[in-house]
Amino acid sequence: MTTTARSRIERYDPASIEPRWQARWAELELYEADLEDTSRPKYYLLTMYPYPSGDLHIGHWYIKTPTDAVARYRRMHGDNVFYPIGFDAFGLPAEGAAIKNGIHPAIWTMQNIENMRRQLRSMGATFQWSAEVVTASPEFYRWNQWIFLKFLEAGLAYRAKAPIDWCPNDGTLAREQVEGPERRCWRCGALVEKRDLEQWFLRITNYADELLDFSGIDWPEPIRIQQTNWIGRSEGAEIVFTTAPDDHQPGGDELRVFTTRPDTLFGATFMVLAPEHPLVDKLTAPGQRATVAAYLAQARRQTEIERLSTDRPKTGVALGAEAINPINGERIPIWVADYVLAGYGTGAIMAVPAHDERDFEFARQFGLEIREVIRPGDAPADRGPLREAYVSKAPTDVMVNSGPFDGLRPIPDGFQAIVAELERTGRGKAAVSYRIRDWLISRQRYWGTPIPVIYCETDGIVPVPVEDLPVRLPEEVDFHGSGESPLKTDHTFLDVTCPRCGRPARRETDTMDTFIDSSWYWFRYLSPEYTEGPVDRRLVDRWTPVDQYTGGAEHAVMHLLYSRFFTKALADVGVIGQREPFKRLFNQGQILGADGERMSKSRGNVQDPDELVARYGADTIRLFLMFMGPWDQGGLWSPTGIGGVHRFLNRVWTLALDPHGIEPGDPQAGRLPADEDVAAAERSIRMAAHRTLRVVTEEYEGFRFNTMVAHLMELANTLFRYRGTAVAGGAAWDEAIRLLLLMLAPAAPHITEELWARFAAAADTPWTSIHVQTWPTVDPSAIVDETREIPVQINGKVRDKVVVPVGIEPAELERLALDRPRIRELLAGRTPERVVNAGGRLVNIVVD
RNA sequence: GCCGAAGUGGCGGAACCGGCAGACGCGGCGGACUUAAACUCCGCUGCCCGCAAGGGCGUGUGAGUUCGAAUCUCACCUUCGGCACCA
Repeated sequence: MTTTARSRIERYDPASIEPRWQARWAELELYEADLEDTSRPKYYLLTMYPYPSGDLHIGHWYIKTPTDAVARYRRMHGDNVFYPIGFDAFGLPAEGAAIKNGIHPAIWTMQNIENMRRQLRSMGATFQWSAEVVTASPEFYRWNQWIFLKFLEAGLAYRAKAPIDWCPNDGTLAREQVEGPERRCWRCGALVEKRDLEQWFLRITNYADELLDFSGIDWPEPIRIQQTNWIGRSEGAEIVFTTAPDDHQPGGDELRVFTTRPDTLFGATFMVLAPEHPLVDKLTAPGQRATVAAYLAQARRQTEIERLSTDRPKTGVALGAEAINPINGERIPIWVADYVLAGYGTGAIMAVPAHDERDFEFARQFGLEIREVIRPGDAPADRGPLREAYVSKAPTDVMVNSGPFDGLRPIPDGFQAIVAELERTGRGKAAVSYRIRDWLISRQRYWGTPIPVIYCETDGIVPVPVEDLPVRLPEEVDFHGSGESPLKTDHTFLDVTCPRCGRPARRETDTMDTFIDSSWYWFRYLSPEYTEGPVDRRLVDRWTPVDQYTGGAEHAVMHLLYSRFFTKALADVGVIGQREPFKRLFNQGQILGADGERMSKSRGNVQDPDELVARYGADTIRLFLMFMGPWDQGGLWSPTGIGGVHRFLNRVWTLALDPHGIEPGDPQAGRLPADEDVAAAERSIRMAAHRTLRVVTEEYEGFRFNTMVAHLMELANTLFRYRGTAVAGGAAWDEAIRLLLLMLAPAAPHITEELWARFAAAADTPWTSIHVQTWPTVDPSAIVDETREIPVQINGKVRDKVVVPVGIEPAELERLALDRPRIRELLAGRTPERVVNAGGRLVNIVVD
């Protein structure tokens, strides 16, 4: 700041600008939506609420900054924008801190929340703090309990014993929380075991088909595909085999199987039961008892420890019993093997080794018959034994070795014919099976919503009466370091009287999965203090579904699926009227540390935003995060390049406050371009500004923030070339600066507000915030061009360019192109075979 | 193995309804300003050949469609994300 040219203006100093405006905005309640105002279009903008982990880093800014820009952008379009925030405050890390450091989870959590609020404010974010929701507060979680009781009453919540996923550190997990081939816990990474336990479930499977229907919501295709795969709908048939009588049992038991290929029924040469199948014991022949028992024990161990990979050799043992195939009365052996899963279908399969890879491998392993029943149309009649299972489905396939069904096309004709025959004899029917299972929601943890039920010796499971809600977490608790939930030993909590019979009873000590909280929190934002129910139905009907939701794709089959389920279930119990939560979803990418790993304190790869704010100011950070690349892509964190963005804001500052300054380093400074007079220069400036407005508007709409920033930089660069010239400070110049500030305002709210205020002061007009201005409109007359530069190609290579009037006749354009000296020279007298005139955008001359 | 996304300069990336590849920024080189440095400003910067004019090559690889392909089609390679024997 030592040059005379720039010493006239004050330096751009974010530290003196930003806190002042943040305070002013809060004071004016500039960003409070009026939920009762129906005169303007409503716009519910939601960003996934953060977990207050204490690991605050630049990733939080990356997630929230563009959403905040959208909120501001929509407001400038006159929308009534509701943009709330809250905290996903229950969860394990708080409990971990309690066990490790002896700090109460509530204290730890509230401290982190306080720090996070401060940081979110320093971002200049326009959250509506009056709507804030903290899920760990009884005012919120009592409604989790209320909803749970509703679900219980409607049969959507139930308690059952089931083989469940068990993490040695975190206890039970939902199936969605088990990751990878090694089956590790999503939180702590420990190997997950299987256990048979009584647990609480929500009946998400009731909604499997409805959850497959995405019509009416605009979600990214990858998420829809992931959810569809997770739900895993398969159409097939349920077929009833029966056990054959033998020396040790009378037979006649039904063995139901699910198959997607009923057309291969004649190829079933054995059956396989899952180790957990209830008939295993009954069907085991005395001579096999020891072998089977040993196998079951081993299979159990196998599932409890690491299941290394799916390509380990298949194992199994024969039970010494047989089943009868309902289509042809054939007797086939029954085996037990752990490649059949208890939890899918019926836990039993008909094995068709010729047409299923797993059955094929198993048959090979144990020397079982492999009978081909589907033959490709082009296969020779006698081609010897199959070398691998034939699983493809070609239209030319035919059925063989299938009695009366021989010669049929398997799909769909054979499929339907066999199902029809089974239905006629009552031995089977068309059926659908799903991969998705009910949502296991109980956790053996302290820091979560207590499940509001009581166990009574006489009355069994008794719901806590609604008027007794909330069931509060006891505050005085001892985390005695064992890792076990203190609720299990806290008698002030445990000991209750049964609401039905009044006798001593015991309270449920399990708490809810924290994904319950996030499955409906956005409804609560609309009326965080409402006491008549979880939501104010009137506001919910008016304001939801959420118009735009933004958050990470890692929640594809957890939060984003649970939320859809919850919305449908809440509708079915009469709490709300809609069936989809989020109309439009955008998945932003993730910012990773420089080492390519997720940012966390323990890895030491976090970038602290406070540090950057102190150095560059919030506006620079906001802009830089948007400029880094496409928002849905994420990337590795690197501060390289942040200086470029900061320089840009400095240039905006200079342009706005010192239009007549001259840069001593620029030999052309103060002079118009050689080919422009004042009028032409003003036309250039207007054209640049309005063209930028056109494209920047589209980019905000399309969430293409990186190119939006680039285009604003381009405009600033253009204006800089005219700084200090005869047009600087003129009408066209002032208009361009005004447009630049308005376009930049959603992304860099402080500097634009400051400059806007200074303009108002200089013009002696009353101040109104730039953020309540109306988004400008493009002046079509400013962006029409009189001439256009057209590339001229020879055989697809650009060889010359010709400047022509806009709207030139194609024939005239071609004539001009062919007449260019350079083109004539390169053609060297050759006559063009053809001349392509691509809609007046380009000329391509084809020779030879 | 299956499903999904993506491969473009030294780097982040732009263009992708087929039509000037590399916008914008970083980094690098050169220059102006300065006693000097920093800051700021200006210019150049895909690779190769050439003093230059200019030419050749170039969007993961290989084919194809087309007057014309980063963009469309097919096959393959690599990276990242998801799933994990789902009958």
